[in-house]
Amino acid sequence: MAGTRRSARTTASAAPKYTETNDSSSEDERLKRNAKKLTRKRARKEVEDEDEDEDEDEDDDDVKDEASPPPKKTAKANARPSKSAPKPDEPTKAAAVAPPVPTSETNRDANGEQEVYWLLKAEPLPRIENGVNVAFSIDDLQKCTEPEPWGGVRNPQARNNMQAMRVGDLAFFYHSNAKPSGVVGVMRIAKEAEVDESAFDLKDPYYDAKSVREKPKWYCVGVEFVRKFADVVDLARIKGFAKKGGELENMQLVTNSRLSVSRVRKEEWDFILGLADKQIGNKGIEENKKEETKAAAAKEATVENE
DNA sequence: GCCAACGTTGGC
DNA sequence: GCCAACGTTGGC
Repeated sequence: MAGTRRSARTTASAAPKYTETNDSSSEDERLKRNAKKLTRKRARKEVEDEDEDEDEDEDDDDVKDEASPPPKKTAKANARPSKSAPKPDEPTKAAAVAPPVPTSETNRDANGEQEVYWLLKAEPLPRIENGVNVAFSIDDLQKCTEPEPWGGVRNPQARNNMQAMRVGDLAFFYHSNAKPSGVVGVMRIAKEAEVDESAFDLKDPYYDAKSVREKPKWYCVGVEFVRKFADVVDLARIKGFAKKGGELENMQLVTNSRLSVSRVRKEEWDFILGLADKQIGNKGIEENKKEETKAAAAKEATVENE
């Protein structure tokens, strides 16, 4: 299926979508905004993203044609996310996806880091954007029979991250605006960045009026389902480990929470997988802890009996 | 529905 | 090139 919208919204700051001059801003609105403004003004916590360097800046020098080798039809910006959607228009074109390339061969990291992981956000709950439901969950992804284009991303940093992805890279699937929001599973990059056709589609929720075919601005990778966690590793838990000194302190999900496509360091990746796997078959860490406590007590009792 | 956060725009 | 205004994301 194609054209499913990702939480492109996270990125929409760059999307001019409705650039229609709303001069409608009334005086009150204005005042209100100004008030808000003052608040905002307070220190911008500078997010020192070491990642930034790697993301080739906006200059789309490379963006040119490089990333658009096969003028793919994947991004048929028309199909809707509809989880219940009948089926891809295309006949089950061998779900076979290019086999993962060993990360050892994807030496694109300047700093020599080879294991690169990602996190991509999408909204599982129905939300109408420009008349279209943009919901897309990990369950939807699981139903896909071919690489799903992660279209709709309209933020340069997020796009750069996608362009840095290589086939075989693993990524967390994150549910945003959900109950609860959090990491819900794992997917794999099955197709490297190609032009995001949805940017040219007038009917698309993430149509970008400024995007010109001759010089595409937006790209998307193709992803495939790997696994779904037994329980969501929810944001609250993640944040619990994101305090000073915490294991997830510097996770981009936390430091730049609005970014829809972010990097995940190996330590962070492993840590979150750890959280997820501890939850399997349980209702969460709390339950897990109870079990552990119980087990410990039982063991102790056994020992005493000896 | 509120509002903190933050990227972009545009005036200067 | 700075910075205030603005619009949007997304948690809560």
